[in-house]
Amino acid sequence: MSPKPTNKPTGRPTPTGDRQGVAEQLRLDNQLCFALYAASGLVTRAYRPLLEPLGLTYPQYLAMMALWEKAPRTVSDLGEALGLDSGTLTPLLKRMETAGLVTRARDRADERRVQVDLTDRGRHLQDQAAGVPSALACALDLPGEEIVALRASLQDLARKLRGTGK
Amino acid sequence: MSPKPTNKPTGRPTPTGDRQGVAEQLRLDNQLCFALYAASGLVTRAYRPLLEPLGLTYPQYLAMMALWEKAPRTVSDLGEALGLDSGTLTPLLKRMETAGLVTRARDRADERRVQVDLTDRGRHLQDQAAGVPSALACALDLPGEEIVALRASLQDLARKLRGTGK
DNA sequence: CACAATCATATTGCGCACAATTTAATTAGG
DNA sequence: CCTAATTAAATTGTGCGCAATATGATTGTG
Repeated sequence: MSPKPTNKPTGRPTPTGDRQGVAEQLRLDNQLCFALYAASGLVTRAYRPLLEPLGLTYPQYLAMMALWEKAPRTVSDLGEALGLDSGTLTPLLKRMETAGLVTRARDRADERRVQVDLTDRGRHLQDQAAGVPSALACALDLPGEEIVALRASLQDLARKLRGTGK
Repeated sequence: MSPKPTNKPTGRPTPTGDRQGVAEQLRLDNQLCFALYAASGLVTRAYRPLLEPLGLTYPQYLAMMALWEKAPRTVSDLGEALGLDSGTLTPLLKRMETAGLVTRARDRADERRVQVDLTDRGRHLQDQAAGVPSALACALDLPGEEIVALRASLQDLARKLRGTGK
């Protein structure tokens, strides 16, 4: 009765002629994508002060985690783990090499590849980063179960999108 | 019991001596932050082909949604809605002005402010964007309830982070 | 073997994103 | 009033992120 459109996705199946419905569907606060974009940016911002003492940016921190899990590994292997291409990784890794955290060397067996490995300093940084996840979990102020559930939902979403995208 | 550390933030209060636990805590797949980062990037990528016909990048699309909701509005008002500062918005809005979607004009009443308004073309674009949210919802391949729940969780997270950050 | 196709990385160019600074306008205090 | 503090945008410099392209190595085929 009231003209208030409540954008429930279970409502009418996309009433394309409905101007009000379209406006409601395009509201920022109704977008999953914007909630994702905003939350991701805020979390990155929350990490910044924690990573500054380590001399890492947030993407560099992710790359270090990938390397702490497995090193040496090639640029493309790293790229697959992080969802990034060489256009992003090459300069990022060069900066980390300059910072003395990693080495980059052509693979003797296949000169097309570049093996990225940790330096002692890079390995050592893991100890200094040990407190970062819990410090952030604290800043999030969410019960552990909710964090686990949210992470699982996001990984589920990512898995579905990776399927269609590639 | 079993030595399997499950990185619940409710576990031991950061067992700093536990090397295995630290390595496990720093695994990429155990990070909420990385799940968020990866999902956000994948969703942005999923939007790209939908927005290309409109001549919009993803952040520009978000800005347009903010303007379809309310225009004219100042740069900082827009920035607050999107979580962006003038350093990001000024060049973005200039590009959208060049594209003929918005106008930017100093506020007569307070010459410090710049009022951003939609052009006819910018308003018209809303009709062409009408199908975008449902097209993406389809690509996500998630039940509507899950989308709503995930969005709510993310907005909750964002609200908590905004509190500490500002 | 030659040579086309493929593959891994690097490079270039553009558009965010943000910290730090600058510029100009408004407001507040004396 | 007149100056100091505050505010709003713009500017500058750095680091992602990605599309498009280039470079060089490897693989596949005749």
